[in-house]
Amino acid sequence: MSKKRKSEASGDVIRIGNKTISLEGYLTKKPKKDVGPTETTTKPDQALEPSSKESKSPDSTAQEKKTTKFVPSRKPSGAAEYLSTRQALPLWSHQDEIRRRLQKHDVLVLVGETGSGKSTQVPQFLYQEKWCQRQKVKIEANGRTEETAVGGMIAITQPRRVAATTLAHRVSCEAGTPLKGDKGSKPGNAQSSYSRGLVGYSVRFDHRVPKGTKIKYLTEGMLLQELLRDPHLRQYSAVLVDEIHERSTDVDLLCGFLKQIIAGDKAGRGGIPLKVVIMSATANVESITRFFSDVTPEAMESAPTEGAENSSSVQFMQIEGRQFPVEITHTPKPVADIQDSMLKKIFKIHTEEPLQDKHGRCDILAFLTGQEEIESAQRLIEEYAATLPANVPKIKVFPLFGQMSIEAQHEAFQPIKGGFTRKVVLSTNIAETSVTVPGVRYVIDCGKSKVKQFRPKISLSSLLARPISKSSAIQRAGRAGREGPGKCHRLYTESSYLGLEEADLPEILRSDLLGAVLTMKATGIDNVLEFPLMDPLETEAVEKALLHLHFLGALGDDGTITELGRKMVMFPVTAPYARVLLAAADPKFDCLLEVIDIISCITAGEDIFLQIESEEAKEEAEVYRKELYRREGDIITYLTTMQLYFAENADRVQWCKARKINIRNMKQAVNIRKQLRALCVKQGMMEQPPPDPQPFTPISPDKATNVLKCFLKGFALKTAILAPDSSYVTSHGKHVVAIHPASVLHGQKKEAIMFLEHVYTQKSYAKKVSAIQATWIVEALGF
DNA sequence: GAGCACTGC
Repeated sequence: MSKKRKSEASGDVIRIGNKTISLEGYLTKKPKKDVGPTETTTKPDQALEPSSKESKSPDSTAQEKKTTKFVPSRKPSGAAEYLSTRQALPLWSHQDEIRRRLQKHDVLVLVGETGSGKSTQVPQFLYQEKWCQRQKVKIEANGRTEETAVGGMIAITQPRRVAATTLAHRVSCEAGTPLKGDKGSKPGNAQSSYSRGLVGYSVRFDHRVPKGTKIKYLTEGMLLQELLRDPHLRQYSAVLVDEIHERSTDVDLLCGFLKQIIAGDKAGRGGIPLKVVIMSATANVESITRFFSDVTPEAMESAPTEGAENSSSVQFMQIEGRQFPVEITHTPKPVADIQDSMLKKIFKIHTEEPLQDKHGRCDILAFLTGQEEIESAQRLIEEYAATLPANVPKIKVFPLFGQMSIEAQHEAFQPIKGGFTRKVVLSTNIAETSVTVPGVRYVIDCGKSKVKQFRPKISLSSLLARPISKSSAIQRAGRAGREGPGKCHRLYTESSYLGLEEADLPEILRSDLLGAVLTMKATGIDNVLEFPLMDPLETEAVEKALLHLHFLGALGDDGTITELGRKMVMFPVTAPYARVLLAAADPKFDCLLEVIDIISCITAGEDIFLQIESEEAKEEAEVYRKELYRREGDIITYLTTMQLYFAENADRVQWCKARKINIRNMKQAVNIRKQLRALCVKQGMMEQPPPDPQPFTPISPDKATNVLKCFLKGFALKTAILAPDSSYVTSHGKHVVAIHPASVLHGQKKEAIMFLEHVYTQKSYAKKVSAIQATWIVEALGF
């Protein structure tokens, strides 16, 4: 049986098992917050009008291009042909003001509604500014004076890779130096350094930074990685944080680091300030403005009242978007059956509203909570559509959710074939931010979405449908007004709407802080709770992350990062997986190649095995899948899948299709595998691996045991023992878990299990499950 | 017997 590893907090000390960690110095002080006045030129609190020109979206001229591949013009003098389009953007007339404000001030908060052009235009307005020139400076470092260059580039961050790359392609054309060639075909290649250009981008597996790049689009995570190497961001004169309203964990961390640079003494930048432009599509930016206004006490003292003239005061501007009015209706009474109400609304629109008008198609976009609701609604709509008389337009239903294949998703974006048919897209939240469905003029909003929330107390995530925020409701409605005047039907009352939270809970307050805390520790932040964040962290969540990192060996008893922890941050995987990689390199286990295959596969996205709808398709795929499934569990099944995939020489796409394997995720896994292999070679953890394809040889039972024991080094707390009543009881916390139906071990009884994920949906589920022996848990816990 | 959405030296 496992040792008792109950954690308890007593005063400034926390104990796990036989270990004691002092919390002194990093859990005792309260985070600073809300200091001093905020000087803004306009009050940001006048919310968007509830009815018409609201909404957001990844904006600007590149908007429509984000879902389809943008093909840049090959004409070198292409800039002129874009000029009239650029001049028509609402932002164009504000360019002098934007420049003027940033000449005097370091921080600008810019609210630009959908279609204002902020993502594409702001960097182009700024890159020729005097303060944006690269400068030679003298910097004191380690007692010596060094000469370095500071500034010269503008970074502009995006939450998603597609947005960063498509925007870069678009802006490179507008700037007259188009990025050429296929993107992403050769990750990390050096072709870019031979070409010249003003615009580049950097996302994982795909970097294009031509010589002379002044404007660089990157994902938030990418800039965060650059920050770890260069804490002063010396390459950059400015950082433009786009889509901040989405409040990803990465953007919250990024803003903390940016604030430290702004508020610091700038010695690391040779005294040259870093300009920061925060761009949001929603107007409730008060807390963000306050966050950046609240600089160091010294700066506050030096400019107590006339803040508007001080470079540290935060400027605010709001730009109108290009959005058609959207008429919003609510239900008079709360609806008992959302699905029934939604179907009736769809049929009512379909029979009463035009199929087409002078602005174009009039399709319907309905927001539902998940795949199950979408598929059942699809069935019912199709049944109804079959009964429509010939003089009424037909209905074609398109589901849209993240786990669908790219091609299937793409169908929802295509104009419909056959003129007498209306498109009805049934979507999850994916259509709220990540993709744009063209042709939509009617939106139906169920008022809910599924949200993942981490409960630190029991290390359990829940994934349940919750009411959306006002901000989300406004975004959804705005989807109806992209191409012409639209209508949004909310399946809830106006008073329910008014009772909604203003904004969603930021991700950083909903998730496991393991990665965030390790990042902070790696940059030398001792007191995690003192790190500046727009929303302060929950002490309990921080404690849990610290304990977990300590358990993994990433933090020492004094709370500082260990040698092992420094190695762990270098891997682009979460801390437990990094721990597993390091264990696998240990000669005692010697299974690094196998573990890399598995981790690549798991971290490539949701499951690589697609859900299969029909019974016959399922039977067909199962014939092929049978050779992949292993009795050891999901981990060894993933390994076998990767090995057989790489042994496949003929047609890998066909190979995936036959097994209903998500090709997109598989390609991502291939990239991650390559990246992890290169990192491990670089770190001296292994020799250069043999080239692909290698013939398939099934893993030996001994090696499989070693692989599982390595995973236990990262996941010993995620184990459960079979109880006499045939339920599984977690060894840490004594909760009952059920093996998820997607696991190859579903319905089986094993002495003990290890699971990589623990999620509460219908009930408490263990996912990515492997069969282990109870004695291995003790073995893994004995350091 | 079940699957919100993203991202990374």
